[in-house]
Amino acid sequence: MKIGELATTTGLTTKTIRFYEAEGLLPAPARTPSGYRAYRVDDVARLDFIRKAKRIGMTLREIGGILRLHDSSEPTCLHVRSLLDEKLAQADSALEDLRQFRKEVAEIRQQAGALVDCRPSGGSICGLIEGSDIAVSEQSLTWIGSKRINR
Amino acid sequence: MKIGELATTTGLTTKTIRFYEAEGLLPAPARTPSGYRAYRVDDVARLDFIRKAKRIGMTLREIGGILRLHDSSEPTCLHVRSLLDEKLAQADSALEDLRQFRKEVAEIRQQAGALVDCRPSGGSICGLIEGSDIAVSEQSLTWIGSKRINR
DNA sequence: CTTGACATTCCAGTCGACTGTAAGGTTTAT
DNA sequence: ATAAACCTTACAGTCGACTGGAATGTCAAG
Repeated sequence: MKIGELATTTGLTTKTIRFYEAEGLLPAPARTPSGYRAYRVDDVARLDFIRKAKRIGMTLREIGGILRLHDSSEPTCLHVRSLLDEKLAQADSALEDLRQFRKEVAEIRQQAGALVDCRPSGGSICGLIEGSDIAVSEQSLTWIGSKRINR
Repeated sequence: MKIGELATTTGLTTKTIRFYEAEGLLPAPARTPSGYRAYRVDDVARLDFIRKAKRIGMTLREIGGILRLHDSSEPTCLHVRSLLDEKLAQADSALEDLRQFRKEVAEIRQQAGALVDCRPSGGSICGLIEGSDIAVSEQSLTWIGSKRINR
């Protein structure tokens, strides 16, 4: 099986497959005499695994960790379970952050009311924003478009 | 006021301030004879505004939009309000995604039960993951550590 | 024999908001 | 006089998961 066929059967692109190989997620396959990658059937399963794992929030680094365990014939289950627990904890804390964020933005939005010009309300640029005092975790801003808050 | 002083009063770094200038968020200040940036008092307010706006989830691009309106003496309130509404909508959809994600991961975690080796349960690498069939939006994965799902 | 669909490598670019580093010039204090 | 603390520019690097493109090679069909 050449890379294009593997790509269509797994729903990935050839680019992505080569990238996974370079990242050590997929073992370097045998080559045809002309240098084309020649994949075996297991490779489909491996890529499907990677896809599924990504869908439940695993990073490529984490997936690599699981695969390395698997490749050395060690049971992965314990490790996978602790990763799942981590994901759950992350989801919980992000939900908390996000709820808080939503609440605080809603408050500011409410204050906005029907104001046409917010400069009168005290700020030099926008009183609404300048008067706000919310401290939201970096988490909840990451996905909402902004990347970092830092200082 | 030189850049270092502005940095300490606003809680930013000199790097960040120069970066904001380069991005067009902060007007290029006057210079001392030796070439140092010489800031005025308004610049503190402007940077405070930027900080506050970032805290409510505005991107630098959006903040730039507000500032450009302000700089041409147009009222920003309508614009700010629609941005706030956008943030609320984004927060709502992300909350929805995240709840769904949490639910589905929790389900898989439950199936994991006390399994020591998940290969027996059918998969070639990890039956738990390979047996999973969850399709979660890209949103909820972005912050949880992973960056993209795509295909 | 040529066209077109595949394959190869390698390197750069994407997004967002910075941060790090190098290599210098200036100001203030001792 | 010299050191410390500040300032300058310019450019590269960060994170994560790819994607785009150039330049070139290979294979099957008509």
